[in-house]
Amino acid sequence: MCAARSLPTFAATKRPRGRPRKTSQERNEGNRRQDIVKVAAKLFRRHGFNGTSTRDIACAVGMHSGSLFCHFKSKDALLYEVMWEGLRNALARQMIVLVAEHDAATTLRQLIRSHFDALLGPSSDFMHAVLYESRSLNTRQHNVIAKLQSNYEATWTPVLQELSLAGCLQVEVPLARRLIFGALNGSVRWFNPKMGMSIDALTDAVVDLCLHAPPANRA
Amino acid sequence: MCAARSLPTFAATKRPRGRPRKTSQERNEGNRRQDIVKVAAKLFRRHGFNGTSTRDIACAVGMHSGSLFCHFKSKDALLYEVMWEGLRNALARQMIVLVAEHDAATTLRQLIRSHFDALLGPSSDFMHAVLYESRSLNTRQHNVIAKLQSNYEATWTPVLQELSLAGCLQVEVPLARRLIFGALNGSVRWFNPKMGMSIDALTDAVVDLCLHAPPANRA
DNA sequence: CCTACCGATCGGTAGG
DNA sequence: CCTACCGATCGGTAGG
Repeated sequence: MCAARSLPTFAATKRPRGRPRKTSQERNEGNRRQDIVKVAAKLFRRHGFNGTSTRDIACAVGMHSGSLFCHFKSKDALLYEVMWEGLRNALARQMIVLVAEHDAATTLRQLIRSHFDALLGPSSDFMHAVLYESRSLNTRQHNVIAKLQSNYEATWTPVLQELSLAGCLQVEVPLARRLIFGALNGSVRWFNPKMGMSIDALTDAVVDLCLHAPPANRA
Repeated sequence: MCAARSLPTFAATKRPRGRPRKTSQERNEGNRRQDIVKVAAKLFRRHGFNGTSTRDIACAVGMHSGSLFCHFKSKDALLYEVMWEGLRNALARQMIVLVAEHDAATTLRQLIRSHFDALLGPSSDFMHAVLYESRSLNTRQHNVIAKLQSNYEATWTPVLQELSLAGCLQVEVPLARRLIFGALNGSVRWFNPKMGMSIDALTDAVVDLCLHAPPANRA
């Protein structure tokens, strides 16, 4: 899959001052690890974890095949790191929403928006792994990831509960939560920024689709 | 993954009359092919297409590794057949709903119910492949499957359109359709018959979540 | 981080 | 449908 390396390997020298010219081939920094994780996430998304070889990943960051294992002790340790990065990002965004302490309807809207940001923004490839590759983790890794994800989703429950009591949600909360997450998560499979649809418009759509006007607001 | 074959291979003899004793090891019928497709669907679901070897499949139906290729010319031809079987089933169910010609709300309800039946019933493993393994098809196979799936989903549009005009759907139809399919398709990942939830209750939930009462019905 | 290599397993085939 | 096998590729390692 990876046929040619575009650049020969230079010994790492002190970089010249002005004009960093940050190409993906440079290797003088400790963020090399992050490069690998990011590239791996992209390849895992395109070809699946089992459809991506460690050689593919190494090649895409300009290394030779065995060198990956200087940074990660195994292929699934790399997957674990990809998923952890995705969840860390999503959890961080969620936390920002929660500390604001708005009313339930506003909070839900912002949780949805925040989730779309995680799914469709720069961390999209990482979230794709979170959604579709947990099968390839070993038991210990899987437990950690599952717990994080479970906590992430559990946060929505009291918010939905409040809306349910207000009469804005017509379905029992645990089921509504699953259905809503299904609708949201499905967007990684069809959303394309080039569609010209904003994440704000998407968020509005979900709110309009799922949330009913409270009885008091009727005629 | 497959360590032992439980039974030796018997030459195919005429089966005795009474008591068919239809074990999966018997090989006197032309439905052997269907056995393979069904077993492959199950394994593809559990381990993914790339995580399942042709040896795993052969072993699970009691064959030796090379013998699979007497029935399928390649591994992805087998995947194609799995997916085709899933879509054929779903399209057949959908057709039954459409010929009944009910009002839009009833039709949508039955389309949802029919889709859940395809996703969560006996063809569940096949539909899982349809949803998650199309990446592993070659271009020609992919085109056929994508077209079938596209037709299947397009059928929902006029029904949703009618409900939108009646004021029961608060989101533009193409987007609503994607979100609803997301909510529905997500169920393959969490639904378990042992939860004690019926497909009817699930269907009701989706309708209650997404469909609003028409303005005429309000107080 | 590279070179050179390991044993295991992969999809698939020839010949019966 | 089995036996026996092919070349290719896999994740990972030793030694520098």
